[in-house]
Amino acid sequence: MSRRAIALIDVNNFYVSCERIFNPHLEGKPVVVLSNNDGCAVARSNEVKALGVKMGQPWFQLKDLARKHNIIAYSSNYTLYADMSHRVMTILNMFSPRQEIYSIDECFLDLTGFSNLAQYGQDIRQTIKQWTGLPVCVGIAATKTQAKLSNHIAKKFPQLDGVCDFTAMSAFEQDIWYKRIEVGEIWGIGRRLAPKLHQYGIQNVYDLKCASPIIMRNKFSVVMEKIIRELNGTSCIELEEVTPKKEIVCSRSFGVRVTQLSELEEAVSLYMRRASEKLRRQRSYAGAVSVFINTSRFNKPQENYWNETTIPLPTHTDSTILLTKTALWGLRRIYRRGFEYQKAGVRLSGLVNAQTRQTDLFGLLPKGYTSQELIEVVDHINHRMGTGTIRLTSEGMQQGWMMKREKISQEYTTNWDELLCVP
DNA sequence: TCTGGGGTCCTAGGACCC
DNA sequence: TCTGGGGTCCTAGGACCC
Repeated sequence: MSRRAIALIDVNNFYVSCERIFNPHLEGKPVVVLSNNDGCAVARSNEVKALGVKMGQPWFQLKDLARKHNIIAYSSNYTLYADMSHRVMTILNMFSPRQEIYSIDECFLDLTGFSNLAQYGQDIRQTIKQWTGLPVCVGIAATKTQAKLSNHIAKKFPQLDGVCDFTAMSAFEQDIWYKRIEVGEIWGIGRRLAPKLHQYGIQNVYDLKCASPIIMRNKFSVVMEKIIRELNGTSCIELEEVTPKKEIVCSRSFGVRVTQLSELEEAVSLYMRRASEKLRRQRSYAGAVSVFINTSRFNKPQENYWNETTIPLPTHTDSTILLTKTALWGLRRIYRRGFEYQKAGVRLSGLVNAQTRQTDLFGLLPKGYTSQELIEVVDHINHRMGTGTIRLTSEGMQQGWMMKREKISQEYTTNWDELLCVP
């Protein structure tokens, strides 16, 4: 049996690269994409990284730097990014029978049994570049943790031409790389664990690879043990091809501070419609509804209020009407007058599929709220005519609390009215 | 003035059961 | 003065990821 080979493919600076495809003059210039509400930098071009801008840095702190270096900022255009992601994943699916889509811009492919892997990695890169215009890097190794690491190396060391293949290296050669990389770069080692590892004298990847998995499991957790074993080439994290979500969250910060219950009700209604659309798309039913509201965590302590409530449902459901009614009931329970709310959200949990779902044996749910025909018709119309064409009036009409997106680009690939025009 | 959103996994501790 | 033990389930909180 041939040794396992896992590839991790990841789009470089994904959101920025999407914007550059349709705006080639952005090439070579410092570009950032901002989070919702134009709050923080969530994607940075290499030029911006070179200026020292950190991931998640608030945009208002960057205004001076941006003026000085002509940094170009965009609001997040998730419609565009989701469509480009779908194209990339569809292409990557052609390169292996087993694919795990790990995030909007990353996927694992099982290349076990394939030969000439470094060249195969180059083929992947060139195909994605030619068919979508997006630049990707490829890391190949025996385990997922190693593949993440080799992808990181492919990105950081240009002489590798975007592909790093650990499977073609001796253990000695791998260790040379491991000694050059900070332990905090490892998948699963974050900002809390890295300093703790430093206390044990573990500075780079090689140090952790040589640590005892048993001792480290006792000092940390089973997660740490798996990381160490994976670094040594023993696979502990499986490739997961289809994974329905175990919970679905929809939340947003508001464009302005909100004080009125009626406005929170509108927002919660909208978020619940979004969440229940996602729920039905993965063909699940929710067992519980949570709703949460909070003020800004940067407020003075006495002006701060945070609360969340979870309401179990009498029986699993995917009905927008019932889920929204439940969420609004919960919202009224946790709402307190006199606070300036910055954010609200909903969470669907206890998700089951149609096979494991318990049906409404005692007729606890009002029929009008859960009519399958009604739900299907509404979804169908919204799919054809655009999301929100049919919605509950509780979402409101003004929506003055809606988030800010002042620098958004066009929906180049999903909206006939916003296609790219070439003069 | 302005500070994102959506997920997963693990552990500890409490409630409850026999 | 003595005051079990072991199991499951649930939740909150912490850590991580992109």
